[in-house]
Parts: sequence; C-alpha cells; structure tokens
Amino acid sequence: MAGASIRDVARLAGVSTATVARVLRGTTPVSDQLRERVTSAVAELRYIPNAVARSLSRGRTHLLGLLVADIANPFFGEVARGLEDAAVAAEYQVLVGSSDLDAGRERRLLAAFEARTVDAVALTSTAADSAEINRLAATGMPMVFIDRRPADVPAPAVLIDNEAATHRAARYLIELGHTDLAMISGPRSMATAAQRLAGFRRACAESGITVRPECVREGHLGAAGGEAAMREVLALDPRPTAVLSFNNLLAVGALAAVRAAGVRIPAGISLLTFDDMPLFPFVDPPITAIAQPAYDMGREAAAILLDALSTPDGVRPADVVLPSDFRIRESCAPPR
Amino acid sequence: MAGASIRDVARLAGVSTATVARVLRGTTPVSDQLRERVTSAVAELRYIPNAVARSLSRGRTHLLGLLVADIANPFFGEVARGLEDAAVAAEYQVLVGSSDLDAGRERRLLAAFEARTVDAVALTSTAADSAEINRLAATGMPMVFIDRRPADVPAPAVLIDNEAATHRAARYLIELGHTDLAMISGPRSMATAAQRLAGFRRACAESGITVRPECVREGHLGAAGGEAAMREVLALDPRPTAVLSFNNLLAVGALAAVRAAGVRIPAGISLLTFDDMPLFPFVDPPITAIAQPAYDMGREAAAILLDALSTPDGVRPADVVLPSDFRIRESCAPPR
DNA sequence: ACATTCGGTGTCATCGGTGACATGGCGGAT
DNA sequence: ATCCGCCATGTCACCGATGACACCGAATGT
Repeated sequence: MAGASIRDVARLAGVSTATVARVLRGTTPVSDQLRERVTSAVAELRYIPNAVARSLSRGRTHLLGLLVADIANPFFGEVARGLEDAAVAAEYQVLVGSSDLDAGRERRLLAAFEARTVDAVALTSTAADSAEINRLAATGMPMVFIDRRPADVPAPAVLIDNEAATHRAARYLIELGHTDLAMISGPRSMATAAQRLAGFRRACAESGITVRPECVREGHLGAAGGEAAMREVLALDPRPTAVLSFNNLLAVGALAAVRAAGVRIPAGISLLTFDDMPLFPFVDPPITAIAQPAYDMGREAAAILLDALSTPDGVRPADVVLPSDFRIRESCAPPR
Repeated sequence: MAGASIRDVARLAGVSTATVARVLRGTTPVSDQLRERVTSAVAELRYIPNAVARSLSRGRTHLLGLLVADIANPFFGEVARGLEDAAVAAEYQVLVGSSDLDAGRERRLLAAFEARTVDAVALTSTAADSAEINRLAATGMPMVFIDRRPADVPAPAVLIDNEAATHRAARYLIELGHTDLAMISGPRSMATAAQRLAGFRRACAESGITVRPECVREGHLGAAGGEAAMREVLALDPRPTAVLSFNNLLAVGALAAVRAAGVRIPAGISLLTFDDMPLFPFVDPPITAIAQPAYDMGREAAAILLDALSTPDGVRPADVVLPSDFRIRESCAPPR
C-alpha cells in the first residue's frame, strides 16, 4: 500500500539507488544485465517514482498554474483545455483555480501557486491588484496573461485585438442604420473592457454618433449583472436600438432581461456579443457574436510558458495576437 | 529570487528551524519574544514555506486530483467549480485532467496523480478499464466517482437517480401521446448510459410501447456524435416522433442535425435531453431538459473526499444521490 | 610495460520541512 | 534545600530522489 521507494527497488535488484535512477531516466549507460535486474524489480514492486521527492530534489514541479475567473464559464473551460492539451504533451500537469474576480481569492491562489513552486503560471483573470502579480513575476516565475493583462506587468500576453474587433462589430451595427447604440461593458479596471469600449467609441465617433453616457453600463460580470444592465438599458428613454455585450455570460443575462421585458430581437432591439457559444446558432434568434479562439489561446499560452521553461536565458516573449472571428447571425437588424 | 528557506529565517531570527516551524504552524507554545523575532524575520525575508518540501515530509500534498472527460464541457466545468470551492475552503488545491474518454490518456492521468501522491481523486470519466482504477483504490487512496461509476469498483459515488429521471422524462413524452420514441444514448460500456436506457425502456414497456432497435443509437459522445446519431434517427422510416438525448453535447449536435434537415421542433419531432444549459431557455424552441446539479455534485464529492482524509479510520462512505430537476419547456409536443 | 582514459557503478550530501527526542532552566512541592 | 516535572527550545534523522564525485577495472595509446 505505502508504495515502494527507489531504495526498495535498489535492494531487490541488488544495486544502488543511483543505478536505479539511471535505468529509469535513461541518462547514463548501464550494463544490460543490471538494467534487466532493475526493470524487473521495478515491475515486481510496481514502483512508481515519487514526483514530490523528485520535485524537491530537482527544483522543478512540472506543474503549470492556471488562474481563471471561473472554470465553470465555458470560455475559460476552453482555455483550460487548450492549455492542458499542450501541457500534457510536454508532461506537465495543470493546477487550476478560480478567482471569481475576487482580489483576496486571487491573492491566495497565487500564494498557493508560489508555495507549491509551480513552474509557471497563466492568468486569465485579474482583480486590479497587480502589485502581488509583479512580485511573483519578479521572482523569475515565467508568466503569461490570457485575454487581458494589467497595464504595468512586464509579461507576455495571448489575446485578440479587442479594440479592432469591437470597432468592426460596432461599425456593422452602424452600417445597419443604428445611431443610438449601447454597450454592456465590464468593470472599468479591466484592460479588456477599456479596449473594447474604446473600439466601440471610435466606431461611433467616426460616424458622428454620440454615445450617451447612460448607454454605457459597467456591469458586474456574470449573468445576473448582464440581466440588470440590460434591464436598465431597456428602461432608457429613448431606448437604444442596438446593444453590444462584453462577454458571453453578460449576453445570457441580457437575453433573459429582453425576454422578460417582452421585447423581440432583433425587431425591438439588436444584440451582439463577445464570445461565441455552441448554442448561439440555435437561439431565437441566432446570436451574432465575436468569437475568440479560446482553445488556441490556452494552447498558445502553454507554448509560451513551456518555451520559457526550456530556454531559461529568457528574452521576454512577444505578445501573441490571435484573430477573432465575427460571426454574423440574425440578432441584429436595421432599427425600425 | 530563489526564495528564502526556513533555515534562512531561523538564522536571521537567531533561533532553530524547529522554532520557526512552531511559530508558523502555531502548534506548540513559543515565548512572545522569539515569536516576535521569527515573525519579523519571516516578513523581512518574505518567507513562503515550500509546499513541496512539506508534502514530502508529511506525506500529504493537500492536492485533490480531478479526472473529467473534458474540462471544456460546461457540465464538468460546473463540477470542477463545485469541487474546487469545497477544496479551497479546506486549503486543498485541485489538479485537473481531461481524459477525452480515451483509456490511454485516462491511465496516464491516473498514473500522474499517483506519482504526485495527490491525497484523493474524484473521477467523472471512465473509459471502461477499471483494473487500473481498482489498483489505485487498493493503495488506499480515497476515491469518489461523480455521475457514474464502473460496476466493480468499491468506492462511493455522487450521482442522480438516472433510471428514475429518465423514466420520468420518457413517461412525459408518452403521456404527450408519443408511441415511437428514440434515444440517443452513450457508449454501452458506460454505466450511466445503461441506467438511463433502462429507465427509458421501462417507461416504454409499462405503456406497452415497443422500442425499435434502430431507435437506440449508441452515439460517440460529443456534438459531432450527436449530430450523426440524430441524422440517422431522422432518416428512419417511420421516423420516431420524439428523441431523448443522453447529454448536453449530444443534444447540441442533435439540434444541428434537426436544423440541417429542415425539421421543426417540436412540430416535426420532440426533443428532450439530459443536462441543462443556461441557453436552453432561449433556444428556438426552449429545450426541455433533465438538469443535474453539477455544482453540488462537485461539492459533495469534495466533501466525501475531505471527510475520508480527516477520518482515516475509513468506513466506506455511502453513495450520495442528489435530486435531478426536470425542466419542462417547449421542445416537446404531442405528435401529429 | 606503463600511463591514461573511460564506461559502469556506488557513496553521500542535498533539496526544505517535520517531528521525535534531548536538553536546559525554572517553579513548586515536600 | 532537594527533587520533580514541565515548559521552551535545540538537534537531528528522515521523507524519496538526484547528481556530483569517487572509485574500480578494462581497454587503449605510446
């Protein structure tokens, strides 16, 4: 039950622990005879090397820390999966944690990652507190941001061109004829939110459209926040004719609010959102969305991290900007 | 950069490492003066105890292994989140891995868990190979299954009453007037699939309805499998008037096939599925679903594991059967 | 024939904490 | 005053694997 140790194997094979290690890791040559004795001893004892001991001895855990806002959010699930697939291919495992965008929880998670000496961390969530993150980065821990990065942290990021993507989406609405647009945005402190809002504003400005201040809602993230924000938007007088949502959860909440208000999409109001979901094509009406390549973002992030780990000289890797995909469906139409 | 060790702290505070440990873990009493010196040394050096070393020394990693079929699947995401929330409350972290229902990948994941000496594992996926799992269980590693369990493994499980839930759903369809039902099931080797199919069959049998063999499709899991299975069902002559889907992904695929075939739900065919999704209420038409309490399942699983870890005497915990929720929406109607 | 090299193997300190045990000092009981 | 006991603290072996180093014997070079 207790699991055999390398000493047990060595004893059974009549060799030293060093020889066992050598056979196992195939590093230095070992005579065929001893190799044979060792491998059969390993098999007989069902010996499994203790990764904890190895980690302590080698100073490497082969663990990647992944900090997300909420692993239950399909977007982060995809990211996690992409990261995991790249990680396992390199014999790494993934330690995940959800921060819920709570600064305290985020801090505890990072502290845990540090204490466990994960080899590198990927972050997709960030409660503003970048001091903590900078301290971790300063220890030399390879680090990569996904989807967003606090302004003052000197680490690479994997993201899409949020400004351009939002600009394009907003232009699409404007070309449809909308002149009174609203945006359900994220917390102002979030870099992504600022970028998307900027793209939105630029598109409006370029067409001489004024965005009413009350048409920009900085909702709390999550479906409930989206619902509340949409309720407020619908109550506006005049009511905006098109709404752009900052992410998938917000959109789900917005959808609920629209339904509850008895408003039809796109007849009564047009809706467009960041983050595609597998069911969007089947919603009534199919939802137009800006799809982020979540899986690839996770994979790229892992690639950056693994690369940094294998070449410790350490030039800071460049950001990776992935293409987003604007998927036009039927949730937007010209205003009445 | 390299991180201070307990010896550095001890040296700076002018005490022994044991005293530092005692101050940190608050176990045995330490004089105020020394406590003071130690805490300030800890602060000055920004000392963070090395969890790897502690794990090796104590034989506990405070790590829970979670094996899911696919962390990108929202159902498993919810499970993971529930498990995580319960875990962090007890100062545990979660190591996740996706098996993709691939026996080899599952085996490697379990081997990694074992090598890392996680304190316990939760499994929601199972490629039939239970020998491997039994071997792990035999080492005394606390273990819990979520959603499904291989028949011959003596470990507790957290699940819903699949047979009853499916029976109820099938009855609902029958009471609507359907007499020709189909089921898009999962792989026969999966216990859950067998149970759900049994409930389905019992409901039919009780009403004197014969289920045509070709109406039970054992699809490959995943949206693509669901689409293929549904395409086959739609091609049947006569075409069944109602279909019950084994899980959320299968349903998404089925939805796509129905759309592609130009068939209307529920007018042309009724659809009902296991696993609810946040967007189901907004789909055209809103999808009737059997909701599993995924988050709670994760939490219960963690509770069982943590309990087993804190009371090592080890009575085998009983299964936890959670209620499912049958959410009737509009995707089912009487047959024409 | 002797020095040199090298392949194959063992020894042991080390990674950072932990806890059993040893030690020393002080107060209270007799 | 003496002994006991307890509290506070230090010492050190240990968890399991690793790798630097030492070592031995055989093959090669001159």
